[in-house]
Parts: sequence; structure tokens; C-alpha cells
Amino acid sequence: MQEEYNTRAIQDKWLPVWDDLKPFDSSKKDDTRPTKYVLDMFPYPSGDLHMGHAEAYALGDVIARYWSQRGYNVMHPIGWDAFGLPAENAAIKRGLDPKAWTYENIAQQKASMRRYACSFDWDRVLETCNPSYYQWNQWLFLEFYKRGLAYRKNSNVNWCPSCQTVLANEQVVQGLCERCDSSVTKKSLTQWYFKVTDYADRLLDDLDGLEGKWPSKVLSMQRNWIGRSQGANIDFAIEGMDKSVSVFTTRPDTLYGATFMVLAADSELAQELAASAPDVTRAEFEKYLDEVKKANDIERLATDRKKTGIFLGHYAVNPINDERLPIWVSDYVLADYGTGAIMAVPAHDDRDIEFAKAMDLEIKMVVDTGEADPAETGIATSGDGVIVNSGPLDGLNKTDAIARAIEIVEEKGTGKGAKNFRLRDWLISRQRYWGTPIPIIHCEKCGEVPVPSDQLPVELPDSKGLDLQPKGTSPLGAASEWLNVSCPSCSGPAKRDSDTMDTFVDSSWYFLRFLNPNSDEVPFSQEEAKKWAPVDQYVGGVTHAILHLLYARFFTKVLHDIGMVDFEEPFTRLLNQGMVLMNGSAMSKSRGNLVRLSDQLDIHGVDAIRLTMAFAGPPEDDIDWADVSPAASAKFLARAWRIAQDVKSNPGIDVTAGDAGVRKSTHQFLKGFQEAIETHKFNVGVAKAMELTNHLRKAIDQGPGPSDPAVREGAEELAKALSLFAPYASEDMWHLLGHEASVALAGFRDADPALLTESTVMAIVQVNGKLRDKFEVDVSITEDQLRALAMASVQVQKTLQGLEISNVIIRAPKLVNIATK
RNA sequence: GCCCCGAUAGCCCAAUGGCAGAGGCAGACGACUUAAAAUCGUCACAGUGUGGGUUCGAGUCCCACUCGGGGCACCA
Repeated sequence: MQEEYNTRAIQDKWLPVWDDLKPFDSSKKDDTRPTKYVLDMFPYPSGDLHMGHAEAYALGDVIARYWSQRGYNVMHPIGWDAFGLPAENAAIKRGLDPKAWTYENIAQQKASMRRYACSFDWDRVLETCNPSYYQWNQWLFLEFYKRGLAYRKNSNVNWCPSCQTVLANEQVVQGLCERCDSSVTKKSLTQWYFKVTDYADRLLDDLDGLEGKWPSKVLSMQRNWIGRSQGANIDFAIEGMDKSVSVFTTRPDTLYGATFMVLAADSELAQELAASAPDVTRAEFEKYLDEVKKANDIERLATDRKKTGIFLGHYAVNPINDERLPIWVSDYVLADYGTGAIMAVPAHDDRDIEFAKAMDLEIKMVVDTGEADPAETGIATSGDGVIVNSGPLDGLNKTDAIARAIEIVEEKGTGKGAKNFRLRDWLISRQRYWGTPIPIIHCEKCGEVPVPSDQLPVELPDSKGLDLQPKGTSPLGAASEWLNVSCPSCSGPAKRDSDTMDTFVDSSWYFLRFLNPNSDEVPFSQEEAKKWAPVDQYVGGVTHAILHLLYARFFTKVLHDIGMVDFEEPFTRLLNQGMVLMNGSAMSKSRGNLVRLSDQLDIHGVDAIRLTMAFAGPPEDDIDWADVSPAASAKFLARAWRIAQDVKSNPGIDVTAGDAGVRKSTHQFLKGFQEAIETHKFNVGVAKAMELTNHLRKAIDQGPGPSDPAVREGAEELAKALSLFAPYASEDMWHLLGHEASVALAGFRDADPALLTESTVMAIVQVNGKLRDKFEVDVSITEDQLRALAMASVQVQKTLQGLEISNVIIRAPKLVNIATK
């Protein structure tokens, strides 16, 4: 009896079957298959899954299911990045408990993932807000602390006045808080840091090894972010003081062209020099500093901003030629980059010449680039050239002059070659409730005391009775029972550190926790790590190109140095899927273009949505939901499903007796499909499945008919291939074809090479690259035979009339190109 | 300002330097039907953003530009 393809019915039919079968269990003891670790970036539980999740998990699932079909034991776990501000803000807004809110969302997302038929191993699950997870954040923090990689310092930090918390450099985007878009200000606070800068060189250099495996975009973003500059640190003695101005410069070759010094207005040295300046100068300085502090980043970054500054009345001495250089302060020099001071070479630096012009300072050319003298034109020349007016450096090119200048200052003991990074240490403490408590106790007598490991975890106290409103200090400071403890060292009165960790700490190592998510003995098993890690394929959004990926790379390198893992990069391959847009822009409630995933699933079914995500285009491109047709995906699945229903032969029939043409289609498909999936051209893979479906339809209706064994072979391979995109439809097809569940474990076969070779091929004849004739020839045709055939062609003869042949290119058996003079 | 990515049919997208079209959407026509939907089938539509170059041959490689998207940016 012919039945209709019924999306809902087959979803309801197969879900419970899979629950029993657990096709994606990766923990079987006797499993001898080779391993693959495929990981999707774990979600933040801020509501139900949305279209973006649907895309990411559809694509990650294609990869996981593909390797599973290829005979690998695939670990494909999932968890929740469950700490963070949204839970806390929701709690404040609606008077809920952050924990209850979070776990409700997790339950909802988990149910949606199950319905979405993600091939997750449900025995490997974690939530970062669970003490069994975050105890290891604390344990790792203390390991870092032991090694000097976690430390506290006072500094001018990024402060979000709206979130009432500090932010890491990476969380400030264009001067705004990445979470709430408030203008970020500076505040002097004592905070905890991880010493990422110790790893700056390795984090940069090791990106080379990821070339071709990570998107080049991400590699370049990380390189930009780390921002290494080569140059020198040079000391300029301050006249009349036992002090010097130390500067970092990438252009020591222009040392003779320095005509003044500039200090960051908010640097300590500027304060000191102002203190010893005349009263008038000091007052001017204080006024200027006030203005600088008031200016926010947006104003400060404006490129057409006029140069301002104050002369401090002091002079520094150029170590290379003993010239006197006036010392200025200005806001165009940043306190927290390099040494917070520069030597200004206005002739060869755009910013310095602007300042020199504004303050009427000397401009001295020391590099002849062939352009006009900057002192005349007021335009700095920053290109390469010949060094002039520079004593021992005269006549050298830039590279040699840099090397020579460094030698000279090193000989004099007033400087040395150096490199500098844009990257800063990672500020990890947050003045909020919903995060991992920092496992440090502050004792009046003993100072900072680590919580002994047998006292971990330091559990978060219940939120009940705590005021979670942002107020600039941690809500935990008010949990007095929790806060007040006796010092582990001297037993005297002491207080816990009341800050919590940045949630990026949680996600920096979670991929290792999946190896043994429930262990209370170790953060992760080193034996399991040897078996599975690093992650073979990581899938997630490009939004994490800098933050999360940099931090995870940093953690991995530290864990390597501690001896806990034997690799230095966490994610061997990375796929960044694009975003799902609607009518050209990101979906949002306020824009009114929100497409609800649950609605789409109700209307079109899970399979159609997953297939649409894979078919829309290259995975890294954005999908505009207005451009795609889930209804068409559903239609195709019905068409494929009917193929399986129409097959009349029995399972296990000898397919070699089948129609040769149909077999050829199937095996060409096998080859093309696997190539497409392995190169992540999922859209092409789907197109090939559609092509096979069209061939099989024709074979059934107008060819050898539904009983031909080759039709069965094609239908079975089609079902297996579709299992990557459409788990429900393909499982039902498999069932219609007389097989037991699950099609997901049926296993792909390789194409039979014998069926791929053609005996004849279409040869084309070009004249000057333009097609003139084509004919079918035997694949074994010789060049001479092909030439003769081409020359004999009437079309070719006609074209060649009156022309003289200069060259004949022959690529037997497919092509002849006749070039004329 | 510096760096990266992209531009192929009305639309989304394919195409190891070798016939511009694999697949889909939308469209036209036909078969089936009393009719419609569904289904099955057939067909049409671009010379690859612009201008140069390399090559026997360029959508593909190189150079310049235009447009779109993204990253970094008073970083010394």
C-alpha cells in the first residue's frame, strides 16, 4: 500500500527507538574503532534554541555523523556555558533564582536538541555552573596561581557603568561594552589577572601551524589582536633628575630625528615630572589630565582629533647624540601601551608631525625617501629610504640602520632590542554573583592564602537574601556567613575573595572536561586525553574568533607546560558557520524580523530545517532565511522517501546484477558526495543527493524499473547519505528498504572504481580556445588519432579557412585546441 | 589609514586553468485529474562587477579599480 510521507509521524516513531539504541554512545569499553572528536561550541542557556543554534548544530551534526558512517568512534558531546550575566539580569528583573532560571533553560534546550536529533552523546554532558564542574576552575586557578600565572594588581581597568563590573580588554568593542553597548570608562581597581602575555609569542607563532585548518580570517584576527611589534626600548636621561624616560620604538633608525618626547598624560612619570614643575605648569597639567580622563574612547579615537598637550618644562637627553629634547604630555600617547612614552620623530611619523605643527616644534628629516622634506611640506614620510643627518647611520637602509642603532644603544647601555605586544594580561575577576568564586582567602596577617585543595569547591552561597543589583562590588561581599572564614594558614579571622571569575575561564577548558564529565578525582583524565584530544573538528560562530579561541589556546599551552596534556593547540580544525539573517539583517525582536525555530520545526519538520541549513550555501556564508525554502527541502525529502517506498527487490539482493547505468550513477554519487562532505561543501553534497534521487526516479519510472537491484543499491546509499542531514526521513527510508535501525550506523561504502571508469568520453575541439566541434571517442584514443579526427571535422575546417595553424594542443582524450597565427 | 574575504541566470548557489550549469527557488508548458492540489515530465533565461595582463585556452592565475562584508587602528 502506498503511504504518504508524514513528517510528524516519523519523528514520533523514531525518537524513542534511538533513545533505546543510543547510536552515538562513545564510551563502549570494547570499541575498537579509531576515534574522532567533533565538538560544537556549547550554548549559553538564555532561552530556547534559536535559528543560529539550528544552523550550527545541523552542520556540526553532518560532520559527526559523517565520521560515524565512515567507521569512526565519534565523540560528539554537548554542555552548557551556564554562568554569566544574562541569568543574573533575568533574576534581578523578575526576582528569580539565577540557578533555577538557568536549569529551566537547560532543560528546554536539551529537549529541543533531542527533537532536533543532534547526534550528541547524552552520557557526556556538563553545565559550567555545576560545582562538580567549577571546582576544577578553582583547582586550575590555584595551579595557575602557584606558577605566577594568576596574580592581583592595581591598574586602570575597563569599567562598564551599566553592568557595574570590570571588563577584559577583549570585551570592549569600539569603546563600548560588548554586552550592553554602554560607553566604557576607566577605573583604578585591584583585580585578578591571568598572565596571557607570557604566552604571547607562542600564541602568535603557533597560528602558523593552523594555516589551512582554521579560517584565514580567524588567524588574521588573532594575529592582529596579539599585535607583536619589533623594535627597541631606549632610555632618555632626564636633565637634572636621577630618572629617565624609557620609550619603545619600532624605528630606532630614526633616533637622530627625535626632536621631543611625549608622555601619556595619565602615566605615573607625567605625574612625577609635573610635581616638580613650576606651579603654573602643574596647574595646566592637572587641568589637562582632567579633560583627558573625561574623554571617552569614542572621542579619543576620532582620527581628525586635534593634537593637544602640555610642555612639562623638563628636558631629556638623546642617548645617541646628547641633544636636548623637551618633554611633553599628550593624550595621543597611551599609558598602557609600550612604556607609556614615546620619542617623537615628526619627520617620519604622521602623529608626531601633527603634534609638532600644533606646538611649533622642530621637524628634522633623517630618512631620505625621495619625497620632499617633511620640514617644508608638513607631511611625514614613513617609507623606506636612505638614512641621512644621522652620523654613523648615514647611508644605511632602514633594516640595517635599525640593527646598527640597536647595537649602538646597547653598547652605551641605554637601550636594547625589544618587542612589544598589543595583547594585555587577561583580567578575570568580576563583581557579580553568578560565576565561579575565586578560591583565595584574604587574611590580615598572611595576605592572600589559596583555599586548600581539600576544601574545594568553594561553592556559591544561595542567592536568597543577597542583593544582586549591580553596585560596583560583588554581591558575595554581603554573604557574611560565607564570606567570613578562618585563615587556612594561621586560623585567624579572614575573608574570602568575593569576586567571581569571568565566564570565559569556564569555556577555556570545557572540551577536556567532556572526557570524563563526572569525575571528582581529576579535571580530566590524561589517559582519555591521549585517546581523544585534541578536538579534531571544532564548529562554531566567528563571534568567538578572538576571545574564546585565544583563551582556550592559552589554557591549552599552560596545561601542556604543567604536563597535563601532550599537545599545544586545542582545536585541530575549525569551521566557522555563518549567521542566519532575515532580509539582510541579524534577527532580533526589536527589528521585528525574528524567525522562531520552534515555529519552523512545527511547520516544515526537523529534517527539512536541517537540510535547508546544509543546502543554503557554503557553511561559512551567512544564510538569509528569506532566500531559502524549507518547503522545497521538505518536498525533496518526500521525493527521496518515495524512492525507498517504490523499491521492489529484497534486501541483500546481488546488486552486481543490476542495471549498469544506474549503478554508475550511484557510484559516481558515492565518490562525489564523500569528497563534498570532507571538504565541508555540504550544499554540494546535498545537490549530489538530489541528482541521485532524480536518476533513481527516472530509473523506476522510465528505466529498468523498481525491481532492478541497482535501484535498491542506489536507494540504500541515498538513505545513508541523507542520514547526515535528515535523520528521521532516512531512518524511515532504511526501514522501508527492509533494514533494522539505525541507518546512522549502516556505514558508508567506497565507490567501486570499476564503475567510475568510462569507456568513451566526449572530446571537444577548440579553435583559439573557442568550441567548434565535439564528438564521442574511446578513452584510449591516441593523440595522433584525436588530431586526425579534429582536423577532419567539417566545423573545424570551416573555421580554419584562410587561417594558418601555429600550434595544436592535444589533451587526449578530452580536448584539442588549434591555435592560429 | 592598514589587512582579510566576496561579486557567476530574476533569486540562492555549482564549476582539478579546458564545452559557463551540478542542484534548488521563482517562471512557462505538458501528462495525470471532472477540477484543483500533490505527483511526474519538458523548457527558457547569464558569458561570470570594470579595465588591463599571463596563457594555445581565464569565472578560475597576476595587476589596478568599483561595489559589498569583516577585522585592526593616535599601538609608537
